[in-house]
Amino acid sequence: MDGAGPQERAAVRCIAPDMIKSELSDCLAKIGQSGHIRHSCNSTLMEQGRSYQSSDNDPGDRTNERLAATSDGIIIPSNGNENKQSKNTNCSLDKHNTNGLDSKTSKIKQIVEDAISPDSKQAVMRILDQVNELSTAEKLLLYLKLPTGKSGKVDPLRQPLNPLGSRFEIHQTITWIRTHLEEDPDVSLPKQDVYNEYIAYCNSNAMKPLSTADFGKVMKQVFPCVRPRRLGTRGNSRYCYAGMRKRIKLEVPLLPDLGEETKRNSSSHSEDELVSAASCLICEWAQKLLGVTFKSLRDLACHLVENLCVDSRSIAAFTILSASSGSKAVPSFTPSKLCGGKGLGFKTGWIIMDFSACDSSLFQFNTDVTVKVENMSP
Amino acid sequence: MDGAGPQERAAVRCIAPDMIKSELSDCLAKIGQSGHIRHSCNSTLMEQGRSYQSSDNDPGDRTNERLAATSDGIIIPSNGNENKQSKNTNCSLDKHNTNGLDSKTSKIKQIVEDAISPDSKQAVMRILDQVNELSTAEKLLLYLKLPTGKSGKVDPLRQPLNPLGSRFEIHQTITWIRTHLEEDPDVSLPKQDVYNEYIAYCNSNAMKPLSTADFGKVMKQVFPCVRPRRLGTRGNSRYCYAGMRKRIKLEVPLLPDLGEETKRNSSSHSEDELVSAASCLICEWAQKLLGVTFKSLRDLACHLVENLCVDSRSIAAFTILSASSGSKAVPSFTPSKLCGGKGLGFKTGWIIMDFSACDSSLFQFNTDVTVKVENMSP
DNA sequence: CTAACGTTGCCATGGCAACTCATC
DNA sequence: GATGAGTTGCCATGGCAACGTTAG
Repeated sequence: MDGAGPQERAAVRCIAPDMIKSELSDCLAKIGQSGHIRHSCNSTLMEQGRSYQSSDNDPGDRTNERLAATSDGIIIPSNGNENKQSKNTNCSLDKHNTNGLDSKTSKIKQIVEDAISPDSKQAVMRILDQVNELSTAEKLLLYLKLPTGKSGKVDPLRQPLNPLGSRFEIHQTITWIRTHLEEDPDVSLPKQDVYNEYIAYCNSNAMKPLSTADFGKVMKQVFPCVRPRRLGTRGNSRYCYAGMRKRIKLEVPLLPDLGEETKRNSSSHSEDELVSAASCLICEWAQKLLGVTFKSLRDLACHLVENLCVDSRSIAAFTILSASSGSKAVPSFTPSKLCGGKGLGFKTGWIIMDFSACDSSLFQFNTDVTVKVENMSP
Repeated sequence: MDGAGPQERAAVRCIAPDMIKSELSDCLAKIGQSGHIRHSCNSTLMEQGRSYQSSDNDPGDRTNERLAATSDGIIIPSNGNENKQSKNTNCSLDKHNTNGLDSKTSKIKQIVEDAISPDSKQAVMRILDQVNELSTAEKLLLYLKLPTGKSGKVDPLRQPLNPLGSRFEIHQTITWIRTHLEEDPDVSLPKQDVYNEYIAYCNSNAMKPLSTADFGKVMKQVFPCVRPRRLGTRGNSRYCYAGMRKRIKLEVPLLPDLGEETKRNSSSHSEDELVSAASCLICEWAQKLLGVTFKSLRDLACHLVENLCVDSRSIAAFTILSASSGSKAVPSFTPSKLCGGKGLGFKTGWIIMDFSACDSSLFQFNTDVTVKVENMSP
């Protein structure tokens, strides 16, 4: 456990339930009932792991109060109790759900019980007895230490069916995400900008775009480690994918020469033309923002470095500066090295990649200005 | 466990974490460190129970996929590992959180370990060893059966400090909620209407109202069992407090005679006058909606019962019908008995109490029409 | 049996306030 | 130490789609 990475640490927060989910799907797969109770399984147990996927660190303090509403003792209702519901209780849980959950949980329990040998069951009961004799603190320690996560026996290659279905758009979207984005712990992408990019791509390719909700789900599926964050000054927060950047290294043959003037000959949409258009737009935007005229994207990049709008000590900065009188090959810098950028009011070093000045999915070509520090101060 | 109510069933869904939360706060209180790590405790463990408080039944299917990102083996990282973080990992967990969680969990574990006797620790380790030898299915069964919830030793009267602070408005709001609302498993109140009521009350009492967010938190605190729901026809959903109704039984002396015509003499705002106004408004609204003229609220109630707009077999219906030629005492019916009402486009029997026709907090007096079936079909 | 529809889960965004960290 | 600002948690609401029930 010494080499535990972030994944392992994250697991600490989801003590038993993760184990349960893992074991459950594994177990059910073995039992061959997964089809039968697939939904039950998910709806009953999945949610226990959800909170730490999308929102973290709840500083609330109602812990005790809420617990006062839950039961003491063993959690599994005794047999035969599953489908009854006493309606005149204090606690107004929706009967729909109560009932559903009840029977679902019972189903699961039943399946598990049926699936394991009497010996196993006895082993479990022995442990349970011991657990019940533990003191409060002992139980706490035990629970904190209970193994969790996948148990090693779970085949890591076995993937569940795509929960979003297998519509063609989903597949396309996954592809788009995979080809246009990649993880980078030090950069954040505003969700809206990513989605706008995606929409633009869909439009130009006659694809039916997914809704923001479904796009978000696919994002989460493709990059499960990317967490949502809200960045920006007070009152100007933007929802971001934290730890995510635009994929910048495409095949060399596709990289255009960005140094020359943009030329507009409105014929068909060649790569070059699109790049030129994007370049033009970016320059326009930058001129408006910075009050300086730029002939090319490289000009802009130089300006950014020279004026400390970006970290001037980064590899990229070095590349730009050293290339400013040399070849026009696109520098292969890594935006992640730009973390901790100072100046322009950015104090904590987050670099937010911003697509807003670009109406297409071209940024991956413009490597030298893809990463810019967006001044979000009002 | 045979008498398990909804609470118990709900607990099934939060297997170990609830236990942990409970034990933790208890344990920490004993250890006297709760002040020191109060926040840590909450942020680390509270969230595990959150998902089932506010949203249920996740039908998602990413269980396995997400689990693939978690660790196998024991969940507690070995000592001395707590504050290191390898930044160049694949998984881009935010270092802030990773680090924070890590040290928080470690702190908790440390405190617990320090607090219990070596004997206890041995007992725990013995069980852990046994658990580790269990098979997948056995572990699943064990985890499903692990005791949870408060452990009986937890003093149910010991409440945590109010997480929302102790501002005066909070206190006022709690009082308002307690005096104006009560639980009722069969009725739902639209959140917006409740909040509007609250705002109206604040305005008329020169109180500074809480924001919707804080009001919602207080609601959750006062009625932890009331779940959020979305009711209404497709595309017309309204967020509701499920299992909640307006408190209708106030002291008898306050109950006015609702049978007579409403009289408007715009003097100061006496109870009677306000009631009359409300009564008037309701009749107006009902007339518009139903196309029938009503002389009084009781007329309306009769109409509702006779036209099967509400369950005509309920106690309230009986009360109304039997009283329609008798005394004018306010019937003390219980709206919860009105569940399952049919007609008026309402198919599944939810009764949504609606404040929208009333601009003040008067409904609690108009017991015989407080509950009306709102036709939400477009 | 099919279609329609209510319900719910997840994702999105926004506001407020608390927390934390940095700066003065 | 006080102040200011970024970040985050929780609540709110809205949209979409899947699920399950009900009505036809």
